[in-house]
Amino acid sequence: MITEREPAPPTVTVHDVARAAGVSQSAVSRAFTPGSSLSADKRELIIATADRLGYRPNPLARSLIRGRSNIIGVGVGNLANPFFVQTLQLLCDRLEKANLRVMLFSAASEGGAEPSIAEILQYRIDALVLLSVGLTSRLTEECRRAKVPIVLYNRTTSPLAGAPQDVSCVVGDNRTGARAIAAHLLGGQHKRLAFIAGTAESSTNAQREAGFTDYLAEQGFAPPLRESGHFNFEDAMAATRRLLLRPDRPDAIFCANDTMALAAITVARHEFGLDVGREISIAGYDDVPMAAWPCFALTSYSQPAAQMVSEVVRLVQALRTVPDAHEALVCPGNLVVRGTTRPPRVAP
Amino acid sequence: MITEREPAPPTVTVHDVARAAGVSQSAVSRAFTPGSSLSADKRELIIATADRLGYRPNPLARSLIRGRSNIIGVGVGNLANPFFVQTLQLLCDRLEKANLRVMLFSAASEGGAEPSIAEILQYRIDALVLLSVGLTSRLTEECRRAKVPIVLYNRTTSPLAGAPQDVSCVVGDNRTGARAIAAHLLGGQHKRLAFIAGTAESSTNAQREAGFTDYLAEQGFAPPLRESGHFNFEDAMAATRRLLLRPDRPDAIFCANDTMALAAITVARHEFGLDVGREISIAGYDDVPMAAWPCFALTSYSQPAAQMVSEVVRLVQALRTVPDAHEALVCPGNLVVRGTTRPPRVAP
DNA sequence: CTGAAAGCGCTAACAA
DNA sequence: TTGTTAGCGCTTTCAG
Repeated sequence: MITEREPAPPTVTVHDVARAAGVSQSAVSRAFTPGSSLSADKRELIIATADRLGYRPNPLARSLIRGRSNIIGVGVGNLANPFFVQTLQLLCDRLEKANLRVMLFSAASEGGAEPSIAEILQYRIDALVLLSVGLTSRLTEECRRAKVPIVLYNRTTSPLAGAPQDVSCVVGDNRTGARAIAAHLLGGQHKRLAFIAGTAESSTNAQREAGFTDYLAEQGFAPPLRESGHFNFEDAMAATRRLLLRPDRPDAIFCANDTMALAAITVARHEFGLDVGREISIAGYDDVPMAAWPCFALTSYSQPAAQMVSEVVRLVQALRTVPDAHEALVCPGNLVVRGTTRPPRVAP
Repeated sequence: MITEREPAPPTVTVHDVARAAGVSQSAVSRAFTPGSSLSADKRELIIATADRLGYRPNPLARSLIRGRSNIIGVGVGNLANPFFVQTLQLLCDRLEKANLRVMLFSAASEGGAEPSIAEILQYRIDALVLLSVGLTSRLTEECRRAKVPIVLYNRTTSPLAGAPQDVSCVVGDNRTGARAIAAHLLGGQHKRLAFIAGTAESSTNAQREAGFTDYLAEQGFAPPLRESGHFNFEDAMAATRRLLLRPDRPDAIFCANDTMALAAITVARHEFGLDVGREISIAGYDDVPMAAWPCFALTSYSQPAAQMVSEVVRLVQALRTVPDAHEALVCPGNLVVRGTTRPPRVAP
């Protein structure tokens, strides 16, 4: 005898399954609730019946009563940076595997997430993950009231990342990375260094800048020249032009992310005719896929996106049961040397 | 007297507002339901009270009863192509503005969306938008049963896009675009043309290939050489190598998207030392932001992402009220000539 | 272990 | 125009 899908009503409910299996609705509910007590054979019967009828628990009803939805809110800022695209894709996959849904919203401008975030919170989301988005106090406050834990990705609350407060964060080791870049550039015998910064409010930028500048100071170098590229291609092109037009043109530029470094390469090469890697060194941060393309061969500091995403998912899961188990995680990366920076002079 | 937010209970419901405003719960509900009949002053009073109490309707409860959630399911395939990233960001913004939520899921491999899609459908989503994802018959069937309309982006159901069936689609004018590219390449006096294809099942690839090949045939040219790049960078690099190693090396390559064209440029230039734009012409499709970068200056056919997304949103809205108002929309683009293709010989 | 019953927060007839 | 009433589909005490 073949068990076929029966011609079910448009929407199958616990009732239908209960009747068909000759049990109570509660039994059906319990069959779909992992921890609940139900005899094995009954559970089996119910699952089979449900299956035959094409029943699936309605997550809306479930969320309504449980006060929790299995949905994770994910806010993205600017997806122009491939690093965040990669992260988003990883995050999406991993959350799906953890049986969590993703509710996506854009928060293009810093703090511009405000209007829709309140709406998202109403869905009783389990957590809010912010990619490349800053935190406003109003947002923090709203989340606190709604008891929705926040996980920042690639950002910290305060630039100086003190003890975990009531938001979590997962970041790369920006200071160490920037110091590694600085050391590498100094190894190439560069004398006039420059830094192209991201946005001012970004903790990530602050840390990368501090790491870079501090290392130079420790080695007895003057502070680098500084221009702002706001983490985007166009502004970084303009910033590079300003740097390269100076009488004291820098001989090495560290950009706070790869997108800006690619812009710097483009300008140096195509507008100033410079041989990047010989006449000038350029380094970025993130190690996006494009950095490895032969036409760029950008020296960069790689961020372990996969690992960082794993930590985010782990945190999200943990926060689901213990809402205040906040952590501040720092994931180490590694320097990837390619052709855009002059190799270190080997000691004789 | 200042109206302050009162120390509200953790979750404010219609009841609380009703009591505070001295009206019934239904009145409160109506105040938040646009079309319902309620006296203006009562509505005003209720809104004010709700506001003071910090009340917001619970979308979960609302969706449960209405059988519709204001959520749009969005499935993304491979985000390696910036065209889809751009689209996703636009889509996200526009849907937010239309007061619709986005539930994101990944469908990395063709037809790999299957497991989680059933789960998403349970949320009684208003529509399913598929970016760069093919449609399997099982998926179609499941959506039909759940009465969830499907909108395909940049894909059609059957490669030959007959009359609209029970899925909608919004696509670029691939045939025309590919013909324009072909005409442009022939104008540059190229004789041995090649095509680097995307994936076989993609209607987009089929249309671009057909447009290209047909035009060549019409002009009395032999069919182009053909290699598969599967729409991705690495495979396209390999495909380009195979083409350029042939004794009858092509003098012009049309790639089914920009990502592959960038790969082709990279290989031609860095592995074969070719002067792209003089010794060989390369053209892509989509006109992603990178195509305009000076280091590439890729000739491409621009797809109007913003307009296509607007159409998607319009369709989604229409389908919300009339679930079978399906359409098949074709948005025209335009040729963008840059440096990677030899300019047409001007008639003397 | 199991069923009955009471809601989660809201909407939508149905009367008034 | 308004309030009353009955659920949407599910979970979860509370008895048994």
